Amino acid sequence: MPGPHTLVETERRVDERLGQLDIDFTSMAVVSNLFRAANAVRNHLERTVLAEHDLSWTGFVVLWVTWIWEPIETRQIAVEGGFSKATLTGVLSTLEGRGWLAREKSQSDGRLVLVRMTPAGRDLMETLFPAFNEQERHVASPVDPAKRGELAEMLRVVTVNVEKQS
Amino acid sequence: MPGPHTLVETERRVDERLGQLDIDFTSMAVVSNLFRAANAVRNHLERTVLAEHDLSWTGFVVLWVTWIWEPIETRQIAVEGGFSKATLTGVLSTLEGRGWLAREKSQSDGRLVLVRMTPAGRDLMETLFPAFNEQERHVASPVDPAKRGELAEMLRVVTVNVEKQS
DNA sequence: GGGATATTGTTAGGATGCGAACAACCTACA
DNA sequence: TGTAGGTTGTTCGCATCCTAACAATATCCC
Repeated sequence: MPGPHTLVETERRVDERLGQLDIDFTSMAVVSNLFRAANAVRNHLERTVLAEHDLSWTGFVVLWVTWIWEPIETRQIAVEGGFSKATLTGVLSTLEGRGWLAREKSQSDGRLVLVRMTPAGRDLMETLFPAFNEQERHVASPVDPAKRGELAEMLRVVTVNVEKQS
Repeated sequence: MPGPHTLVETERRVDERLGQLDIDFTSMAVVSNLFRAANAVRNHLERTVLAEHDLSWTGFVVLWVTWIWEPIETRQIAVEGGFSKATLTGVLSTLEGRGWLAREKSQSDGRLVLVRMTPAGRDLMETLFPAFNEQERHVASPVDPAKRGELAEMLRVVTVNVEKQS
């Protein structure tokens, strides 16, 4: 872990405690830095663009997915956004209450609920998403432009691999 | 966002909605994949190694930091682990209740609390951490071994850059 | 047709994490 | 010395997100 201590010092201390066992410090750094980055980026985005509109990270994702793919079934929003359907129910109600999107029962399957943006929701996204993307640009900015695609791809294969067996 | 749809199709739809504005899709993919990866990895680690010991991710981090740096001040644990001191108070009480570590008032500064591992805590970490690291290895495994250090470094600079101005 | 099984969105309950307020303690400075 | 202001850990209230249970609906298969 980075933090106030150096990686070298951390490795030395792990070795002191585990002696013979061989530890993969590079993988350890990947996992640890992955979490630090995700938390830091989430906090940053929530405090910059999202807080102005009183939106949580999840709320924004729901808006974004709906904006791009409307009309969309709620179960698809959950998959696309990566959260549970129970979480989605609450967030959807909040966003619907604010007049940014609307639920609608499916004609062909009575169990399904379709979601559409309202005009107010589209207005919001037309200013919010460019501002959000500007912050995404800022987040990725310290990485060599030629390596950013590679970074995204490495994160993708990590996700796919980990989700494979569960 | 990857999900069921292709990146190309997503880009086309964003363009449909924003026309002239130029969006940085690579940065968008970096941020989006960062969150998907962090969530997937966290779930994986919690379900494999951590669930057996009824440990949350945060609980494990606290144990790990303490194990490596004991005796350590609680404020340092919070910084090192990347969570708030309020969160730490509760987690520390849980771990102390299970007999894995112990609080101790600082002699030199009455406000500070020092934390040490108990022998039972050390026993736990001597088996838990190698198992955890094996899963970290699995997480990083789909990335070219020669590129893993680069991945960790990119995540680190992203974190540092984003935390800089807050 | 019609009952067993599966799927969907919602609800209820619990776990987790944060910011704000607070009491105890330390430090600086007049 | 003593008082104002900063720091630390804890408590409290709140938001978020998950799993499990449930009712409504659809599908399968005899």
